[in-house]
Amino acid sequence: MEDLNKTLTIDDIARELGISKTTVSRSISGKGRIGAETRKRVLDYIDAIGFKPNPQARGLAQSRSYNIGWIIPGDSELSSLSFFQRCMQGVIDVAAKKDSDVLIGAVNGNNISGLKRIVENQKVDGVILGQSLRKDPAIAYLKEKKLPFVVVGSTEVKGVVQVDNDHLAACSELSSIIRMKNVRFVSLIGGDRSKVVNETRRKGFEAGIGSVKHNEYVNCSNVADIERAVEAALSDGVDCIICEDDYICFYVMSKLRRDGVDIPGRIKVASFYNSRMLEGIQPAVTSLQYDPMELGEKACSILLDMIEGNEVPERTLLGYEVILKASTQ
Amino acid sequence: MEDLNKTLTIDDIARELGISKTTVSRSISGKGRIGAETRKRVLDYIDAIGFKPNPQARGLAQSRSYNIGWIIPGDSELSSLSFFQRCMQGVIDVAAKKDSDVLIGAVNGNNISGLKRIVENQKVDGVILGQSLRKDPAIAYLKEKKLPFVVVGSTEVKGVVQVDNDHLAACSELSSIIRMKNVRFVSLIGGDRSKVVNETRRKGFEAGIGSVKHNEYVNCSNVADIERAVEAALSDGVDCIICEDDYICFYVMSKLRRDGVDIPGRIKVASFYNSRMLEGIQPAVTSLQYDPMELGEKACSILLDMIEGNEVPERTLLGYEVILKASTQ
DNA sequence: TTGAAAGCGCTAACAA
DNA sequence: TTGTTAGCGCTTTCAA
Repeated sequence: MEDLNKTLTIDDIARELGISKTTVSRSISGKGRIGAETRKRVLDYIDAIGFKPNPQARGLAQSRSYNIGWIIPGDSELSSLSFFQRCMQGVIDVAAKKDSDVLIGAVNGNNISGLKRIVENQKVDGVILGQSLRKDPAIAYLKEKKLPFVVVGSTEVKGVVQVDNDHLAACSELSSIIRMKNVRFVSLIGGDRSKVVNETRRKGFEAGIGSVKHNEYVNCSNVADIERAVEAALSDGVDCIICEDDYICFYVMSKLRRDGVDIPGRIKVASFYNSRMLEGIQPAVTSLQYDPMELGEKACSILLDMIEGNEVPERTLLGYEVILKASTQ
Repeated sequence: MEDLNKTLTIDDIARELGISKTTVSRSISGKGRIGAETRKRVLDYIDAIGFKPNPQARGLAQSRSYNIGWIIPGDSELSSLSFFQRCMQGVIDVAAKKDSDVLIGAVNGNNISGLKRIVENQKVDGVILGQSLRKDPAIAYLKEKKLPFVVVGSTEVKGVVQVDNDHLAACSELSSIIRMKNVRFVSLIGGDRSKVVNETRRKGFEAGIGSVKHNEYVNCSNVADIERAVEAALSDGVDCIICEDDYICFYVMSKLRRDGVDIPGRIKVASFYNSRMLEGIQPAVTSLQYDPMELGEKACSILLDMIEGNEVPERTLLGYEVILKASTQ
């Protein structure tokens, strides 16, 4: 009679099947030469009894943790949360498929102790940065540590593996579509300049809007800033407002509606980013649409490739969709 | 000359210091008898060279992972995200303090494969459920697995360790404060009944509102539902609306404002939950305020206690604040 | 108070 | 194709 409380090991499996534990190990990992028949026998048995190899032991032997770190700002705004949530889901899904799990680390501005912790304690084989700042201490730290990592979003730092949507092309395309609509004067209302993506969007705007008269209200970091920008734009006499993201657009729309401004009659509105935050808003807003989950999946699969020692592209750009709605009709 | 690329081990430390690795191990863990002086010497040295013990090796020897699982719904609504975010921050902070890290698992309704993965692969020593449903398969699963776990929120299942705010007392208190304001007819607008907390809030409402005429519009799951409920309440002739959460309140407020309903003149409004979603809304909304981060901290510290084998209280209730603002003046 | 030695459960040369 | 054996880096009896 076996002790049923004892956790099983590959030794037990080996004994039970009358083979060596190496063979069991090889059957599970699929590495090394092994007879197809033997392997099937082992796998079937393992499956039947629900055996799962101990990850600590495997990790110790291979010096790998089979964990990756997912690093996000602990103080991120409401508006970024659903992006991170979807993106993380993509990361988790791909990681699981490749037998890894996701350890979470929170950074707060320049305080990257949450990242350092999991890296220095050797809890992860690599790291995904959910966000990148203009001068990102996390990137500097990871480069120095020589740990595999990929950043979601773009960075100006050379030699950093990154996955992003093609914001420049997207914003430029949307802006030029707006331009075609015979607008006279356009305001861009934008957020925090320390985020790389915001600058990219601004550049896309400039590229796409071309010779049309325009101005920019950036660095809006709260509702009051946004509403002030809207008022300024109104008194400038613009006939179109383009918002750098969904959060801004949300407040621009409610401000305009509250002031009884006709959209799109008096003012057209478009957003460089779309999320569930904008759903249900009337009139529906023209916007750029991305797939954050795909971003997470791609980032994770690239990271796992790096961990395996494979070559990966330094920059991967994913697509976008332009969604034309009533707000720019 | 040492090989500088080699990762250090306690053996190296021991050799360097002319002691045994057992002593080094004991110095680090603080377990077992050890001379204070020796210990200080070891600790100082370790600190100086920045040595961190290998967690896999320690885990293997102790059969612990020093990871805990943080489980959240992958499909959670926008409105819950900031709660989870803050709560998770509390979990991470406390875990780090006790030398553990946080592995993330996503569940989707009844699909708890994300939870099963990390549990069955022995990647965590315990689990925190960020949310509990009325009939929660995650709870059933964890009970059966006999893994330590705590749920944030309340559950009717017996013998489950839980940490929650005292919603019943809070909602009852706020409702009775409203009652004192001589309202004639109050509507409760509520959300998903499958969430335990919503039912608790409703009960608190009933307890506090007492003999004042009232009715309830529950199960609102989107903006349209909420707006319909507001219209119904208006045509019922209520002079007060109490919202079950911030998300609902947000849309109630915008609907009322859009319809030109005077708040609090014609209708008073209060919310059973407050978050950054409500900030900036005019007039400011009377609400209940909780501290999600404290919830996470408490949940984590209780879980770690359980993992250590200590006794813990089955139910822990944390406080709340009633914030009176202009919307009920 | 300290040390020697035997694991923890797996992987990976190297042999067979 | 399979098995033997020596680790991976730490903890924990047991002895000194």
